[in-house]
Amino acid sequence: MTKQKTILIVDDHPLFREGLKAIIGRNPGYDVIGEAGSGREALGMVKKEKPDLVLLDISLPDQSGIELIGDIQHASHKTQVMIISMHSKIDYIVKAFQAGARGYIVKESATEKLQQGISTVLTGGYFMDTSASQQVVKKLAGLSEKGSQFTDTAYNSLTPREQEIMVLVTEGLSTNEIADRLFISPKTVENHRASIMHKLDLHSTIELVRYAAKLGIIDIDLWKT
Amino acid sequence: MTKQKTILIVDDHPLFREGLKAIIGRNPGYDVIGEAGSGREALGMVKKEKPDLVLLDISLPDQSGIELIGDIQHASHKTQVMIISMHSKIDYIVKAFQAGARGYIVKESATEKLQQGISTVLTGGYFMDTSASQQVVKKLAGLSEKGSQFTDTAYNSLTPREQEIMVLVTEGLSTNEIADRLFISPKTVENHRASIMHKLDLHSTIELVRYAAKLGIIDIDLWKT
DNA sequence: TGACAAATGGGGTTTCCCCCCTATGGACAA
DNA sequence: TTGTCCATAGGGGGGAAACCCCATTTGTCA
Repeated sequence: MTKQKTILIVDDHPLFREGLKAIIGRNPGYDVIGEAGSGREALGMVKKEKPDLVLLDISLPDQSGIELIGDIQHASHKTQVMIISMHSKIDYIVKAFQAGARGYIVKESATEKLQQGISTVLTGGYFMDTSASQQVVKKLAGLSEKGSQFTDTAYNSLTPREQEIMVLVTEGLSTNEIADRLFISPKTVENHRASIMHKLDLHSTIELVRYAAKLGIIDIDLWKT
Repeated sequence: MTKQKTILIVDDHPLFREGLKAIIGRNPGYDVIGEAGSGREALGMVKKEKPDLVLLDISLPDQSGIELIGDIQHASHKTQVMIISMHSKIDYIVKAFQAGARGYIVKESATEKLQQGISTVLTGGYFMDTSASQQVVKKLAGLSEKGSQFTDTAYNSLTPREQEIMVLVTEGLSTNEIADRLFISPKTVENHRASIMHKLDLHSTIELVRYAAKLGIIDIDLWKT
């Protein structure tokens, strides 16, 4: 027989904890081994019980649930954390996942979503409920909305060849390297470069790189490796 | 009576288009007003028909569906785009949303998911199916793993003054501008600069900017405004 | 055909970046 | 007191980048 998965509930509202416990209790595979109403209390229980999963509210009386995530994982490496929050604000969501949470669910969610989320996280996956994913997608989409306004102005006045060379420049290639790669004279590259600078009203390589990053022409996240 | 929503299907596999059409046809609120098998064909139909929604495959024979998104929205502002892809790779997903897509769904998804996605996008929302959101969350979770390793690097071997100057350099200031701002000789700035380069084993301004971005010394998101 | 844009190539000049080197005064520690 | 680190400042050289000018070819479009 497979061992039951142990779950710890952390929320400062006793009634809400009861509700969660009732829902989770319907599934025989899960065992709620404890409850906590504060961060300190929660951390103590994690150290003692080392549960498989912690259902964690963001707003606790003594500290933020976000900060608690790191402490929990430090105290018990195998423990996964799913945030249960009233807020579906993008900042909370992103911070929660960055802090190490594996799931994010808002309190208004349907009970099936909760079951689904718990199951997903306990089997090693990531989970986000509908409301949260809406926010995240909006965020992803919005990242370039600001940039695309610019894209429609100066950058589009560049010729295809100029755009091509601009990408190579911002990737860190020197004039000679670009010339070699494109089988053209370094002088030609220089001329394109000058034309780019003039059209975009830029005056140094750094400004060019920043401009490119701003427009998303180069993917900065690729640098973070 | 509410007007039917018009939908254009773009995919290079006729059989798959038929399947989509059949599924969509079950909903009387939707009207598939055309199909296209290539990017150019699709763009022409968008210009003529100005559909409410385009279901767009990423891999087309003549160009990438990602690129096509911008062209479509340029040709018809009211048209929304939902990507239907074989790939659930994070890069595609992020790029699709950044390019202006409002939905992302993988071809393996259940038909209800497709219906749900179409409805969500047509009513002004964003949609991501389960497989896609898994990838996105993983991405979000991973972002800070790399960001948090800023402490014990070569950067800390820089003196306070060098760090100060490095920030100004990566902000796009020239040697002379930095000298003016700090009331020191340009030559001194140049020396600090050289010392920075040497300690970090970098050899050009572009590398310096990338290094700074990687460590989070400069906040790239601020550029995107 | 004639006008124009784009891509190609070049000459020349100036500024800035990158890399050596030395040197002085101050702070701080062994 | 004697190092050592740091910030300051400079000399000089090599090279790339930035900013001028120019011409030629190849398209496209009116």
